[in-house]
Amino acid sequence: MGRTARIDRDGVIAAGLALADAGGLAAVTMAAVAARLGVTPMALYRHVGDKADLLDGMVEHLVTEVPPPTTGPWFDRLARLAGAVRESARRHPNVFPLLLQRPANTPGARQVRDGVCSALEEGGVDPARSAQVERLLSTAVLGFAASEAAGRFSHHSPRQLDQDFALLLEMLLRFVESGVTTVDGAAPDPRGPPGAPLR
Amino acid sequence: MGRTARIDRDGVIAAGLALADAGGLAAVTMAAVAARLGVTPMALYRHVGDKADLLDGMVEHLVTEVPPPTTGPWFDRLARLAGAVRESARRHPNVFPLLLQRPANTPGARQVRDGVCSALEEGGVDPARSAQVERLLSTAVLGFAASEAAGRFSHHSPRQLDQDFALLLEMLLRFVESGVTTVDGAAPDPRGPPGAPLR
DNA sequence: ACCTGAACACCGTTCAAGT
DNA sequence: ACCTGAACACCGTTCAAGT
Repeated sequence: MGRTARIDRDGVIAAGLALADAGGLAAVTMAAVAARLGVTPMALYRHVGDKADLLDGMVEHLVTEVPPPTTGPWFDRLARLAGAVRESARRHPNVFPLLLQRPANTPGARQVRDGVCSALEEGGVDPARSAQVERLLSTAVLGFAASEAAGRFSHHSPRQLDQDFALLLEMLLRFVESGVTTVDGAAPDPRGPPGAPLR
Repeated sequence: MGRTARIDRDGVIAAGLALADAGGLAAVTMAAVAARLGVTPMALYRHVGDKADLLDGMVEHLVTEVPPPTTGPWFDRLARLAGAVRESARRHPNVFPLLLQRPANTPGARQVRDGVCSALEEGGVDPARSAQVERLLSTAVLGFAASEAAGRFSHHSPRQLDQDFALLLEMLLRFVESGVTTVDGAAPDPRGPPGAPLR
């Protein structure tokens, strides 16, 4: 008879995210999510499959929250993207670490990856190797953001972590510009960045 | 009256590790750990505090399983340590990702960190900045190993991941040798590694 | 000192039932 | 089509009791 649904998948995921942000992953209970939506726990199963599916949806939400920049110089785009990733980790410190534990071939992840790859190729990276470089760079950035969010560096000052992040970006820039991954003999400007220094 | 204990903390942690390796973190149940030791669940609480403490112990076990090398050229030591970290991740793929989610100031973590720092200083890194460089390098290596262990790159071949890891090490080496973090004017051999190329 | 048995509040998930 | 109520097997943890 087409009763109008009172909740939908996005709402369930948003409720789970809000609970995780406020009280950690342990607070994400089918019962708690349902209560937040004013519904019984079993009502969730029509929209979410099971709890693992709910967590997957929450992680994917994080990924799609970080759209890759499309304007500006190639490394500027990468630096802004990395910064946005870091901010997402700060917004959702309890969920973010799950990002490193799931296959990196979801739709949202692919979109980010493509943005990184085209920036890298603009920076002179051999298109045949840009995917490999992308894995390296994104793993380093995700690893840092996850560590920071989860409190692995909680005994360091925010200012120190900002410096660490800047140094990380500098390492990545130098690596790309070193020409290790460019096509033979086509390494553009293998010494030093063309723009202003990072720090 | 000093009854001789039938189990101890190390045994509980080892049992938890074995269960996690075989069936994932979800298989690490107080009941399952106890059953594996031939004891009731409540017997564990004398040795382990609670379940979070058990997981902490399991993670710390992983760290102490990777002793930093003390012989050989500085970068060779770092490369072997990174390889050992990667192997630890492969041995305990379900527990390893937790390593990035816990404060990096446990005894075992400190020992590894000190080994990395002295290698870096031998490589010319300013002692005042070696701790910062260590955070960057270890985060990149842990992030890669955790990603690989958790299956984030499961759609890539083992051979591809070996190449990724080699490229990661090359990036780290180039960064240290670039002289960004050496004391002013004391950058030793800022161009190219002294030994054979990595790949 | 070390382990057990019984009990508690909670968890994810199922199934059949309601509208 | 969407939600509910009752039920099930399991979870971590407590407390008092046993030896």
